[in-house]
Amino acid sequence: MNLRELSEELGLSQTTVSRALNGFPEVNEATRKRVQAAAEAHNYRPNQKAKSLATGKSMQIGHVIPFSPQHDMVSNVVFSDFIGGAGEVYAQHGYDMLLSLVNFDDEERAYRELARKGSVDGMIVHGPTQDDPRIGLLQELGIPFFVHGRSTDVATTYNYLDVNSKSAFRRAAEFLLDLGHERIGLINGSERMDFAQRRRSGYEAALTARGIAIDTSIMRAAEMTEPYGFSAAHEMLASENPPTAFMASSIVPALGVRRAIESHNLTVGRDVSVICFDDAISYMPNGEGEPIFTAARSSVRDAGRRCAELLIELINAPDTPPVGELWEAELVVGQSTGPAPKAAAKAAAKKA
Amino acid sequence: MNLRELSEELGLSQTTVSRALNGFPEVNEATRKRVQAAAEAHNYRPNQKAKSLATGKSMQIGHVIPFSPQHDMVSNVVFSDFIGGAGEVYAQHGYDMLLSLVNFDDEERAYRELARKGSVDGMIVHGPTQDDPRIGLLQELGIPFFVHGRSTDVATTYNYLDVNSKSAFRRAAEFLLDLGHERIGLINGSERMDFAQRRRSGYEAALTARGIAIDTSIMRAAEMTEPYGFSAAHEMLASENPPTAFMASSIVPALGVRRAIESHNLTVGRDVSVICFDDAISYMPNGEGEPIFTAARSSVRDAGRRCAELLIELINAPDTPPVGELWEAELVVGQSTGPAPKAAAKAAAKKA
DNA sequence: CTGTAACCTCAAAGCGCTTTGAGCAGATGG
DNA sequence: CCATCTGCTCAAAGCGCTTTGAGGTTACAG
Repeated sequence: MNLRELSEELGLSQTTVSRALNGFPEVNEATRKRVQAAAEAHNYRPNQKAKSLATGKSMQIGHVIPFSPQHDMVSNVVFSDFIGGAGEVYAQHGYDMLLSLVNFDDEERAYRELARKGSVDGMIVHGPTQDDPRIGLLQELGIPFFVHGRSTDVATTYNYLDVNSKSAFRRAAEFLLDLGHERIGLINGSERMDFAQRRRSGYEAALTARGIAIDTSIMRAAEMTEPYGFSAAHEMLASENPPTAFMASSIVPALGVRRAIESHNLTVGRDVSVICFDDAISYMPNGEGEPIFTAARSSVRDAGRRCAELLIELINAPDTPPVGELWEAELVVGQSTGPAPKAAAKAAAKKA
Repeated sequence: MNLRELSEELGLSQTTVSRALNGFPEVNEATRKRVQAAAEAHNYRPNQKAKSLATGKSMQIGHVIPFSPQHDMVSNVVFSDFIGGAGEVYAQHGYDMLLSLVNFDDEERAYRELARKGSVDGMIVHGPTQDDPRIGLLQELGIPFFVHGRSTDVATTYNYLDVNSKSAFRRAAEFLLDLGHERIGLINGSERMDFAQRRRSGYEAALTARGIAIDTSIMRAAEMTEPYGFSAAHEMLASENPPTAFMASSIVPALGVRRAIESHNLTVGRDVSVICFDDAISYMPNGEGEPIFTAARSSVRDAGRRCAELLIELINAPDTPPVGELWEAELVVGQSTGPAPKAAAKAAAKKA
C-alpha cells in the first residue's frame, strides 16, 4: 500500500493524505482522523526512500567502523556500549543507526561515500587518534558530526564529548601513592588512541609530582583484552622489582591483571592493588554491590546517549558554533586496593 | 554534483552516464573511460536514496535490537562479535547495516516498520526464543530473513544457522563426568533464549545417561555477566554439598566463576574444574596459547559472517527453499579442568 | 447580495536516479 | 544502391513521497 493507493481509496488527494499523516494544520480534524484510521487499517508506512528523496533528510546517523579480520570496534565492549546508548536516543528521535564496517585502508573512502551518497544526516567519529585526519575530512564534506573523545593537535574547533582521562588517571595514581605505593604498573590501551596518551600523561604527572621516576619497564600499551592484562601483569610480577599496584585502562584487562596476580599466589587488594578505568559497561559491571575494582568511573553508555542528543541538535541547527563537553570521572573505592605492603611482608608473601 | 550536472558537463545524456558508471555493455569503452574520469574528478557518488527508489533495493540489512535502560544486545559481547562478522561481509557486498534499537515492547512494530518503510532488503533475527513470534511476523511481511539460532516449536521452516548447543553441552558434561566429577554446577544463560534451553537439555542428558540425578539447586540461569557468574558459583561453593565442577554458558560468567573459586581459596583446574562455552570473542579471547578454560568453542564471528553470506544469497534469489545449517562446537582442553578431587582431598583443600 | 477572509483540498512539479523503447549513424550484405 | 543490422545514444516515464501555488467552499461582515 502506497500513498497513491491510500489516497484513491479515501477519495482524497495525495497532498491531503500526506498532510493529514504528517500533522499539518491545514487539514480538517475529521479528515485527519479518517486518514489515520485508514492508514492504520492498511498498515501503511511511507516509503522511507521516497520520503528521504523528497525531504533531503535520511533520518539515519552513520558510524564508520574499521575492521581487520580479527578485530573491529563493534565487538569492543566499550565501543558497543556507547553504540547502545546512542541507539537508544536515536530511536526516541526517529533516527536509525547506519553501521558501516570498512577495512582500515578504506576508512577515508567510507566517510566520503556515506556523506556523498546522502545516506546519513550526521556522523559520529569514534576513537580519535592524535591529529585525527577524519575531522578535517568531515569538515570538508560539510556534514554534521560529533567526536567521542578529542584529538590533540587538530587545529580547528569541532564538536566533541570527552572524559577527562588525564585527571582521572592522575587522581587514580595519587590515590595509590597516598596508600604508599611507589611502584605502579601501567596497563594502558593502545597509545594510537588519543585517550590512552592522556591517561598516560595523567599517570606520569602524578608520579613526577611525587618525585618518582618514570619507569617504562612497567608500562605497557596495547588492545585492551583480558589476556593482554594477564601477560603484561604476569611479566611485571615476575621481574626483579615487581609493582605493588597496577593501573589498567579498562575492566577487561583488569580481569587479566587479577588472574596474573592470583597465579602468583598473591591476593588482590592486599598484596597487590589494582585500579582500573571503569566504563560502566552493562555486560561487564564492576560488581553488584561494593565494586570489585577501585576505579575511575564514567559511563560510556551515558556518553553515547549524550553524543547522540547533541548530534541531533546539531543536525536540526547546523549553524551552531562547535561545543565541547568534558566530563570528570568519579573515583569509586572497591575491594582491589589497600595499603602498600612493607618490603618484608612483600618478600614473605612472595615465598608463600 | 548529481547525475544531471555530470551528464551536462560531459555533453551526454543521463542514461549514457548512468550506464557507463554501472558497467552496462551498450556503452562505448572510450565513452565509459571519459565518464569514469569525470565522475572521479568531481567525486561523484550517486544519491543512494534516489538509486534505491529507482531500483527498489536499499542495499541495507536490518538488525532490530531491543533495549532496556540498562541493557541491550549490541553491548552484549557475544552479540556484537556476531555483528562484527556480519558487517564485514556486508561491506564486501556493498551493503550497509541498519541497526534499529527499540524498546522491548516496540519490537514487533519495529520489524513491521523497517519492512514496510522499505529501508532494508533483508533482516537478521537475533536471539530466538522458544516459539519466537518474529519468525511468523517476518514471513507474513514477506521480507527475506535469516535466524541466528533456532526456535523450537515454530511450525514452519525458515532459514537459520545455529550451533548445536545440546551436543556441545552434552559432550562437555561427559568430559567432566569422565574426569570423575559427579556434582557439576550449571551456570546457564537466560532460559528465555532457545539456545539456553538446548544447553540445559544437553547437560541434563549427559547426567541422566550416567544415572546422576538432576539437582536444580546447582543450576542457575540469567544474563551472562561476570558478577552473575561470581555470585552463582559463590553461593554453590558455600553450600553444604558444593560442586567440584562448573559449566558456564559463556566466557564472561566463567571469569566470575573463576573469581568465586579463588575467593574460596581453591584453585581452578585442581580443586574445581570449569568448562565454558567459548564464542571465540575477539576482545575476550580464551587465552593466547593454551586455552584458559576448557571449552566448547564455536566462533560467533564466523557465524555472523556465514549468516550474512547466506542472507545476501537469499536476497538475490528470494525463492530458494529455506536452508538450515547446524554447526558442531569443538571441545578444546585448557587449564581449567582436571580430575575430580577425592572427597578427603577436597575437605583438606577446603580447610587450607 | 457581494466582497473578503478563513479553511480545506488539489494538481503538478520536483527530489536524483534507473530503465524502457526508440532513433540515428555507420557498417555489412545482397 | 537499398535493405538490414549493429552499436551507441537519447528522451521520457517512473520509483513514492513532499511541497508549492492555486482553486474551490463556506462563513461572515458590509
